[in-house]
Formats: sequence, structure tokens, C-alpha cells
Amino acid sequence: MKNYELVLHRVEADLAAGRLRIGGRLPGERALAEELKISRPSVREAVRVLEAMGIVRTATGSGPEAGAVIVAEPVSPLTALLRLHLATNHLPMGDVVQTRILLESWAAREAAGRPLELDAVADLLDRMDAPGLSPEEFHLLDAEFHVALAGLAGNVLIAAVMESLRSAIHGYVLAAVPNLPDWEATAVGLRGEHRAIIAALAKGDGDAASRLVAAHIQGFYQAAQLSS
Amino acid sequence: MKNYELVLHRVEADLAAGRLRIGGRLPGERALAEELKISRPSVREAVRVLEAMGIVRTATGSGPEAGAVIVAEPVSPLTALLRLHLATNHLPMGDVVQTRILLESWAAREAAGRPLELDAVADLLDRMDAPGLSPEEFHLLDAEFHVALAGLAGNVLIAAVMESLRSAIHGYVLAAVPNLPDWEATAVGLRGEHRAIIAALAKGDGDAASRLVAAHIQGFYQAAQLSS
DNA sequence: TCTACCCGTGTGGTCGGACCACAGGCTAAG
DNA sequence: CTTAGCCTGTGGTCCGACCACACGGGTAGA
Repeated sequence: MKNYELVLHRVEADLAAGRLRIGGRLPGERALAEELKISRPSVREAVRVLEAMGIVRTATGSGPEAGAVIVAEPVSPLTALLRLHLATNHLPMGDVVQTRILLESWAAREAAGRPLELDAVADLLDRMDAPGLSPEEFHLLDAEFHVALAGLAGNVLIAAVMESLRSAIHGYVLAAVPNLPDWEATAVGLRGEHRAIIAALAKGDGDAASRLVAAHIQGFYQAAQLSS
Repeated sequence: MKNYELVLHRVEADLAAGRLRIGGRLPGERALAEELKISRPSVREAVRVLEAMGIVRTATGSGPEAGAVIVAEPVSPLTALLRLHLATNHLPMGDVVQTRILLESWAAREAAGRPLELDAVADLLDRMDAPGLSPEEFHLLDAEFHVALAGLAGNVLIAAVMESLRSAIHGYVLAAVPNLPDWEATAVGLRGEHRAIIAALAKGDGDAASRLVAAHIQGFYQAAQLSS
């Protein structure tokens, strides 16, 4: 067993046993090293891994925000993981798009059966109507909209995976915008589809919302020739 | 920008540009340090992160298997990520189970529409019929069965997520076996459900396969009182 | 007495160098 | 030609040092 794994196991056990909680702090690197009879570089490697997994957030200085603070932020690690594996070309973009369709259409169906607060989502759509938005700005708002939709279903895991998928392919999406024959026309179509989706949700029509979401995503990626 | 992030960005760029491929090797830690004008500890932190993300596998010694070899193994990192976030209690077990149901029932429906090679899966089921299997042995075979099913749909991302979900909760599942009123009776029921699922797949009945898978998973976790 | 400044202290961030264990490949001896 | 043993380069680990940073309390001034 490598030395840095000692730290990982120790932290996982402490989390599971409740000795470490969100908002709490890890012992200092020097203290942890002495406690586990290993060197500070080994501790640091473990802390880096925990940071990369979204378990802690490190900061210099002093005070309650400094040091290694326990958080639980799964989105950025998942995003990084997906981006890297996409870069290896062993994760086909088509599979990612298919997964988005599955998760989001499920989320739409599930959300339709719940009491919803759609004002914030509608506000997002209003902001997407602003004239002169660049593709980049439009897609950032679009991402917010899709993440908010996924969140309405109330499953934190699916919402996190959804957001990570969206973030991981953001760069690829922007790079594919020139593939579209007419960006402005595409944007108009997307805006209309968004309105139709929240209208279906507001009516509680899960089947329609689910179908519209699936067609919305599939349509865009086919138009941008990104499904491969 | 922290120094170890230089290495991460460099590796991601090299992967995306095809300068690094699966099976290839990272430059040695000392060479990378000198090239990027940073210290070896900083490089090591980055390599650890890449290892934790399943991008490289490190080994000592010399020869083609030594050093930091590029792989693309997303399952163990995803598993570790899920396990840690489960340990923080900010990822409800119920959400994990719900996600499994979604992914696996989709996979079953999708697989039913494809030409399938079910011999290996049937062989797994035969091995699960062996008398005297411990709950641990049974669940390992069960995991293999579910992973194989998810693989039949042909989406590597969904298959990887499925396997990671299954692995991450494996410990919790085993710990919950005593909650079952009668393990032997439960095992008999699970075996029958497995047979029914592959029968539906063999007939190409996606609806039935999907429904059976969902009921199969939901039923077990409800019996084991693990859905909370 | 109150206020503003400043420096002490502890945090992570980085570095250079050293030594170890390991495994393959090369070389020299048989 | 075979084989045993050394050489070389890999990651694994450690030490000790110094830096940048930010809070917080102590102190000097109003």
C-alpha cells in the first residue's frame, strides 16, 4: 500500500464515521504526516487527490477558510474526469450525447409530476432572448437552463452528472458552432423549444416534456454534426 | 495557476492533439519537471491526480510496463468518487438506486433491439445457481451480470457509470444483507428474475426487459431497506 | 477610550537534493 | 551459445528549507 493511500483511507473512514463533516477541516499537512508516520509530500499527494475529487478545497493563509476544508462538490471533478477521457478518444461523443438525452428526458418526466417553481427558469429564458448574444454567452445560459431542469427532478446524482456532461462538452460545442448553417436561425429554434418544454412542465405533461427535451438535444447535436 | 496544473493541462492538450495515445507513456517525472521548469514534487502531484482519474497507471522498474503508462480506465476513479461522496452523506443512497434503475432499464430496452450474444451472460447465471454461495460471492456474480447487461446496450459511458455505481455501493449492500428476512429465499427470487430478464432480451421484448430490470432492482433495495 | 495599523503565526505552495526498491536490458564470464 | 550478475533508469519516499498569504491580536496613535 502506497503511503498516500493511507491518508485517503483515513479520510474516507473519518467521513463515513462522522468524524469529518462538511465544513470541517482536515488536520494540517504537517500534523497528518506526523500522525501517520509518513512525510509531508506523501500527505500532499493525497490531499491533491481529495481536492481533485471535490472532497476538500485548499487555501493558504489563516482563519476558518484556510487549510483543507471539507466540501462535497462532485461537479468539477466529474467534469474534469469526462474531459480527460473524452480527450483520450476512448469515450465517443455520441455516447455522451445519448446519455444526456436519457438523463434529461427522464428528469423532465420526473419533474412534471412534482410541484415546480419555474420563475427562475423562465427568467433564464428571458435573458436568452436578449439580442446580440454571442454563441458563447448563449450556451452558458443554455447550460444553466438545462442544469436547472435536471435539478427539478430532485436527484442530486443525476443533476451532478448532467451538469458535468454539459460542462465537459462545452468546448466541443462551441468549436462546432461554425458547422451550423445559420446560427441565428438555430438560436431562434432553440429558444422556441425551451419555451415549449417549460410549457409542458407547467401543464404537468411529463410525456410531452420528456419527448420535447429529447428532440431538443438530439436536434442540436445532429445539426452541429457532433453526435459521432 | 498552481504548478501541478501545468502538467494536467499539458497532458490534456497532448491527449487532445494526439501527441499522447493509449498505451503510450508520459515523459519521466524528472524530464517533465525540467521541461516545465517546475520541481519533481509538483509533477508527482499531477501524476497522482491523473492516476486517480484513471488516465495513467504508474509502475516502478524499467521496460515498457514501467513508468506512467497512458490508460483510459474510468471505472475505478468513478467508483472512488462515488464512494467518497457517499461517505459525506451529501449523496443519498436513494438517488444512487434511482439512477441505477434509470440506467439499467434503459440499457435493457436498448439492448433488446440489438443482435445479442447472451451465452456469456447465461453462463454467469448458471454459476449463480451453485449451492452454498455466500452472499458476498453471490453479489460479485450479480454485479458481473448487471455490468454485462449494461454493456449490451453499447454505450461505454453508461456502462462505466453503471459499474461504478454498483461497485461504490457494494459495501453498503453487503452490510444490509442481515436486514433481509430470509437470504436464501431472496436469492431464489433474484435468480428467477435474472432468468426472466434474459428471456425477455432473447425475445427482443425491450419493454418487458426494461420493466423487469426496474422491478428487480427496486425490489431488492426495498427488501434490504437501502433506498433511503 | 477608541481606532487603525502592523507584525506574529500558522497555513498551504514550492523547491532541491538525497536515497531506496524495483525491473528490464546489457555485458561479460562460463 | 547460454547464463548469471551488474548497470541504468524508473517511480516511491523522505528531509529540510523557504516563500506567499491571510487572519487576528497587540500596540501605537488619535
